[in-house]
Amino acid sequence: MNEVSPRKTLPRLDESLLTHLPPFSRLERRDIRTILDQATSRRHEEGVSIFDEGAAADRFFMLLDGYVRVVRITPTGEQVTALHIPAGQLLGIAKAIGRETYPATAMTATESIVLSWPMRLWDTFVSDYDGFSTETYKTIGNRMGEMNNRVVEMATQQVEQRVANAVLRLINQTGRKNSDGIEIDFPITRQDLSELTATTLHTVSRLLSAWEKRGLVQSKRKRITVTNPHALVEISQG
Amino acid sequence: MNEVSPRKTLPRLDESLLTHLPPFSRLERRDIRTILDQATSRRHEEGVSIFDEGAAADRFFMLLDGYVRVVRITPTGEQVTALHIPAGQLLGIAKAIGRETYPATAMTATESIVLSWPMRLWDTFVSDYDGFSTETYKTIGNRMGEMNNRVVEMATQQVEQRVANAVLRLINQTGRKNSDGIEIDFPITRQDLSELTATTLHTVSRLLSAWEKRGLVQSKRKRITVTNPHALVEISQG
DNA sequence: TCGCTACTTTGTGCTGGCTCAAATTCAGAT
DNA sequence: ATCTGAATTTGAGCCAGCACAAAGTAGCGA
Repeated sequence: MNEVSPRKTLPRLDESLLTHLPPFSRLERRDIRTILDQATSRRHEEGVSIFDEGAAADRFFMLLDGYVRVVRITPTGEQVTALHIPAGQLLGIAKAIGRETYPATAMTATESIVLSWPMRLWDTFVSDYDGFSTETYKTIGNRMGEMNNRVVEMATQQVEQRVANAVLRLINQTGRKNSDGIEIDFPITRQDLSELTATTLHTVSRLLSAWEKRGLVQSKRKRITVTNPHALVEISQG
Repeated sequence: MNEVSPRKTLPRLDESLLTHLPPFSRLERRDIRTILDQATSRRHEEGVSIFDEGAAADRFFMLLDGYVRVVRITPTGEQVTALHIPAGQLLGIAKAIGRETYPATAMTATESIVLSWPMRLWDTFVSDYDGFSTETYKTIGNRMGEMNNRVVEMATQQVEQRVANAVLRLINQTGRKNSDGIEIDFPITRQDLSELTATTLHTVSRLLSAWEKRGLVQSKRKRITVTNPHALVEISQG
């Protein structure tokens, strides 16, 4: 699919990679050039970790292509997925929230292309580049809001509503139109969905089967297409 | 208890109110004076809201004394408590995360004294006062971490563990030593605890009764004292 | 002192979603 | 074509914690 090799700085990344992304959109071509020249580009295949919870936060990242799942792992080995991050967003921005270590693990949900910079450049980015800091904090605000919503959901909703909400959120954030409806744009298993909604893969499987019978979704292995979003919204609200 | 009247700017707030608080600790006396002169001081009695979810974020706050509960209310009227904030912390800092409205409601858990400033001063504080922004973002980082932990807890732990965790967190953040052990420093009902742990007041009541029989806690109405924190830690880990 | 209200305790029955178990299907590798 | 491991489906039984119900108790105001 792609011959870019891991751990290699690509020769002359093109400015257009960053110009349309919010944290950089207010910058001059010249600044973007400087930023790119300081960046390391790397391709990660599906299902590997970009950084690990608790590790020293020595780099920060921009996801150029692909999807990343932010997960936490409990002492007993269970995984809980906190967020999904689509291409175009920063991640691993521990410094922005005053941390020296990464608060969670970032795993690729698909093959992904990631730029990264040493964390010592963080303060430079914040002070030198107009709009960088503002946009970064908006991102953080959105992620806080999302986590907040999940707490409320888990505290008040039934499993079926939570799973419906999770699927809706995923098609909002990463949905891709196809002939039958809107598809979640990366491979996602029943297990993944259960880690996102605090339930078991068995229950998720039963729910998806039931929804498929009622014509709300279609699903193949690792793929989910929502054919009737409206009905799913109704389920998500009880 | 206190004759300070609501809605009134106190004459000459003393600098010592702020000097030891992290966001202001690196500042000169002169800066603190300026900051205080711009502040409005207000006393709120127990159980009232300081600001409401969704309202325009026109002021930000410093809790000088008391405790505040940050709650969200679902469409069906259930409350979910997201955080408890002890004296000495900023709150309502929507601007810091790029929001124009407050993301949740802040209710006083005790009588409280709060300073506030118009949000238009936010950018001034960030740019003019050394350490203000850093400390603010640490606070945000801590709150994110706490919310994250709650998501993981709710996803993986049994009710008894969650309630134990919540009680432990409360005594860590707001605990006060007394003759029998460590007491949660503000009035908290079974209902409040259930909103914090996504369960019912009935279940919380049963758990506390059981723990009291085993000598781990003592509780009167609205008051909880932990007499054996270690045993509670063991419960919280399953 | 009395009464009202808010808070707390305790009992009983029920059920949503979990655990345990096993069969089936699919995709990629050889 | 066949094999293998991962993903999915489906069944059956069970139980933690909820809903419902009712009684008890502490604090506060008049």
